[in-house]
Amino acid sequence: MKPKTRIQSQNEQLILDAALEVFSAYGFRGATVDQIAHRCGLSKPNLLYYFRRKSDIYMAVLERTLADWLEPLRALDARGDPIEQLSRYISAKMQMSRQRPEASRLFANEILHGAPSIGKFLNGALKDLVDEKAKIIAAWTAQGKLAPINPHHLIFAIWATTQHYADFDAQVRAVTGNVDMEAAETALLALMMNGLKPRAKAG
Amino acid sequence: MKPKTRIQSQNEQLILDAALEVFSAYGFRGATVDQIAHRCGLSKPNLLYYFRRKSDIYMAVLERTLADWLEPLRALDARGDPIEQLSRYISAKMQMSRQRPEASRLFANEILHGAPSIGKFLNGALKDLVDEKAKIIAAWTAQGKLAPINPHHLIFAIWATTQHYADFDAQVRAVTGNVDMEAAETALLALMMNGLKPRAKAG
DNA sequence: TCTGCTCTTGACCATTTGATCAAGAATTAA
DNA sequence: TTAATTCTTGATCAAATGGTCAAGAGCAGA
Repeated sequence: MKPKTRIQSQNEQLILDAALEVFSAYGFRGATVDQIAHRCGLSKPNLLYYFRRKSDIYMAVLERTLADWLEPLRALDARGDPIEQLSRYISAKMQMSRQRPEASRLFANEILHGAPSIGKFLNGALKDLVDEKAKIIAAWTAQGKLAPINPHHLIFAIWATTQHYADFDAQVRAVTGNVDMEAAETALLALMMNGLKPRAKAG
Repeated sequence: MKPKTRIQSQNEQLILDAALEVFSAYGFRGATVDQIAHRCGLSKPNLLYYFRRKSDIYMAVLERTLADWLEPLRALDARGDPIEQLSRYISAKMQMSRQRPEASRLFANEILHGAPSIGKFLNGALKDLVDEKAKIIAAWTAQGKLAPINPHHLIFAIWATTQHYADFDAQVRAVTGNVDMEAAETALLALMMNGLKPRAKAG
């Protein structure tokens, strides 16, 4: 495999940045190659010189974003304090929603339509990671450090609530006016952490 | 306005049912008129005899579903017990996710792409309803019946967690195998209700 | 049964859009 | 400078798709 030329890597970056914007805004079918080309200042044939098919661009964008996506969960540490670890995780996910809402919407759209392109990833790397972290959470609960809760569903709840602010931004904005992400994070942390602290048991 | 004939109302029902399936699965751009027509056993021109434009079908499906969508929140009753009322609401939303996942996905897709067709509804009827119910929740908190939490963000958290099971079904399924919605509801209720019960304060 | 209205469809059209290609411009290495 | 390689694009194609239309089939009320 030949090494990439300067122009190659530069243009591929341009294309993937533009593609993330366009695909996350309109979905795979809704996005057009022309839109992406226009957004990054290349002609359509030129864009197709770097990625031969529309779906190649899409896959490349997805792949470039997947690693970042797993990172926060990966950081969940069995040796840390449960409440602090989970707080960190929620904060990290909220930061993602703030700083990379398009990435969140890209995945949301893909999964919403049945994950035709990343089904393998969900069944593989993602499932493995989630199972691993679920065990940690279960252990914490067993040690009485967390209120009893199904770990998988706790993880889903964290995904759902944090990504909501990116994925459903239009709705959040319509209902609350300008969104105060600080307040959102505070409310979420309070709800979850209050909900996860073990309560004193009778006996 | 002429009353609808038997055939008219019958076919409109067929069309809207099929359209919900197709639009929720592929989004507005991704869905084709042919697909919808084929799904309900009508020819494309015949379908367009009842709804002149693709967007007319889309709007009709959205509108037919909006009322149902608001119903559970509308039922939140200021006179009831806060914990019980919120539990009911969460259960009702979970039931929606179970029984009408396509409806959830239809809205999810619409909002994900910036709510181009229901922006008015979000800013109007939805915002009004949410503001009204937020006041009720705030009052409950003021009375010490609920842990303090920003009511709007609590409502978002409930939407996010419950609709997650419909909207991101592909992911949930990939990560957990066959989804146990009972377990999901139990976990959610435990987390939220534990999180919302007021804790004893110092002083 | 007859008449007017509703319903249905095959054929067709115009546009959009993913993709190709040949030819020329720019870049790189020698 | 030169030759090979990489990059760029106008023109073009084929398929998909939203939408139209005229003509005929079916239906309901008189």
